[in-house]
Amino acid sequence: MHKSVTIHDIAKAVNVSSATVSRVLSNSDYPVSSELKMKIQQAAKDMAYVPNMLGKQLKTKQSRMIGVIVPTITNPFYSSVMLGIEEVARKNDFQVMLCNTLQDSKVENEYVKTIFEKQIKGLIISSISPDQNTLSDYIKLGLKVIAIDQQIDLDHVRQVGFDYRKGGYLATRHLLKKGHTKIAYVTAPLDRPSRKSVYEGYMDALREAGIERNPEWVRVEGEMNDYSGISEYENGRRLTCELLALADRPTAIFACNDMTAFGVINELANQSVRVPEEMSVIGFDDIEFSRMVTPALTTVRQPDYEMGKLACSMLFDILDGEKEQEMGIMLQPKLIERQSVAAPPD
Amino acid sequence: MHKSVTIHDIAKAVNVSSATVSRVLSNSDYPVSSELKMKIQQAAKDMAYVPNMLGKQLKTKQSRMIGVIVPTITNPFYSSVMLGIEEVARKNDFQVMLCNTLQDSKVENEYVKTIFEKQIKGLIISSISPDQNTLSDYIKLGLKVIAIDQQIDLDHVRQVGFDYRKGGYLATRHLLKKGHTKIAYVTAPLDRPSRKSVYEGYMDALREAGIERNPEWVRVEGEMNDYSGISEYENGRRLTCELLALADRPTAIFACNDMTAFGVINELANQSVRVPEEMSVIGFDDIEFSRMVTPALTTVRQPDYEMGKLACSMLFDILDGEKEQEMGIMLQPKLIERQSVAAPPD
DNA sequence: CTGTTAGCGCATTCAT
DNA sequence: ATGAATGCGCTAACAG
Repeated sequence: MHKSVTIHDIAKAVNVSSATVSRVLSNSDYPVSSELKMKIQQAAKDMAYVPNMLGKQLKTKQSRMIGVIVPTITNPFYSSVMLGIEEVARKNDFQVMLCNTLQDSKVENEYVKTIFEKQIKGLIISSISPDQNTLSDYIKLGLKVIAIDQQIDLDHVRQVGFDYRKGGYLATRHLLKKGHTKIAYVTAPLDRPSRKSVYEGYMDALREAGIERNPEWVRVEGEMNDYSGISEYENGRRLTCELLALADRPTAIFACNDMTAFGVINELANQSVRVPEEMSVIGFDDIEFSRMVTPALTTVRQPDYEMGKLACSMLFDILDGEKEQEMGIMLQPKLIERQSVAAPPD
Repeated sequence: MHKSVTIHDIAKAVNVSSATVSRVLSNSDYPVSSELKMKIQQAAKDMAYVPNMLGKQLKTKQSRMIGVIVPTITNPFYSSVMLGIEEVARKNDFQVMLCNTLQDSKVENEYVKTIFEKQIKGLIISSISPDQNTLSDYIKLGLKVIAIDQQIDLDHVRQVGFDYRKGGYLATRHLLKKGHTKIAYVTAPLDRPSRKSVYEGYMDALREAGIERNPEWVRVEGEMNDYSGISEYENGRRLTCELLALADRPTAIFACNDMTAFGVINELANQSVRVPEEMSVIGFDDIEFSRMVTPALTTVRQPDYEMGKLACSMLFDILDGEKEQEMGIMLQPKLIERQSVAAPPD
């Protein structure tokens, strides 16, 4: 075990009090003669002094750290959000503790607890837990939380959300404008508010166009035990298979997210259905890969990176005791037109 | 500000000493009468006691946290590694601080410093810094580090690496076996050891087959200011463009990583060159998306998730003072055959 | 300007 | 089995 050098060691070496050393080494604006200041800084360097932040933080009650809880960092949407969060955190000299819940609400609650015990006062979370009691308890004790992506109905929780419903509407609208009337919707289970909203947006657009929904064209996966990219993809394939088996096929497929859309496209290729000539496909999210696939995916952009930056900025605002301004921000969807959508075949 | 309740508050409430409270609430194996134990636990619950880990950690000198430094979490390779790391960390009741360097060695060094000051004693790092002095300094002071992906030539640094050279060999070998002799190599700048190794593997296979390298078929990007997925992709497109402009075209293209391969495939599609009928493409990494693109990408698997788990396990071994066993582990490449490679056209 | 003192919350040694 | 006392490393009154 290395015994680390403390401000007292330095104080002894330079023959001053540890208070003076602290003032110098913590860049306090407290006045210290420049002579002593130099001597102390030199000694610190010579003795390879490393400040112990635990001591400082215990004293000042600031952990200079925020927590981020997401389902899986492996999901490109969350990794972009994370990048945004970390960037503004770093600019504020804060670090980030990353927690993956893997869709397990027990893990989620464990992490909330650990975070608060570590004296972390700020949390950004995309929660999948149906029960928010744990979170609520810690909020009462002073935890500040920003909910991203998935809404949390709790007092004092600010939201950085996304207008999923409008996004669903926009995507469907786009297909409609291209001349499609037979539009399928392919989705993972509607077990999260966000997913329901996208579906509602789809319905909104259909209704507005006076088109009756064909229940056969709405394919909802029954259950998914994990939401890894690969199972979203498989899901898209399977449901597309069902769609293609129908007597009356749609001419366009709207997938609930990009990863599912990749599965759709792959199954279409398997069955030699050309995209977009014979079948149009539109996704949702605009993850980085959407423009890398062939044909490049037309999709609805969800500003992931910006969402992370915004969420983190909001968090610092409330940590700094900024007056409670807007309780939530709703980011707007944007249609990204690429190559996977065309007019329907005659 | 919330004033938090401490073991002293509880001690007062139950009329015992804070030492006893500490023994109970920290699950010490120190004997305490079950009567007192119950009373104390009840009081802790009633008073909504939250242990302050800073106090505990300052005392015990254990931060129960590890640091992870990667270029960008947005790169699917690193996010998978991260998931693996976090999983074994969590099983050991450790948390993870995530740091993105964005290819900036200043940021990297800053983070190493911050990590050690926070009394974090374990670090897993994929370093892009040419200068390892900072790291070396902290290692002398007791920091334990595992290098992943990118090698670090420093004493006491254990490596969890990947046999890039063999991977490059395997990929080229596969193309050769399919009958290709005109094999191009498309790569980002060879500024990292890992990239150089893949290239060497390519050369190994060519040499073994008695094929002379055609310099025109080795396309190296001059410089990239960022290594985001999108610029890797663009890079692949641009270099493919150059390749297709050649009088003597290759029949197969080996890309230095999957994201670059996506760019290759896209440019081929743009120019109506069919994959794999007219041109075979092979990637490197086997990120999750490789099987989602159309045609699914044949590639060399780099076991990212396992690498994360392994690195973290090794880290805990040395943190636990396990005797210094193997200094490094070299994970083996594996060829993943999918749809983007076929025999060359006649 | 500099030093003395106290205490952040906790675990732990040493008494009892 | 319990309590008193000490100190982890640091900052921040307060005093001089």
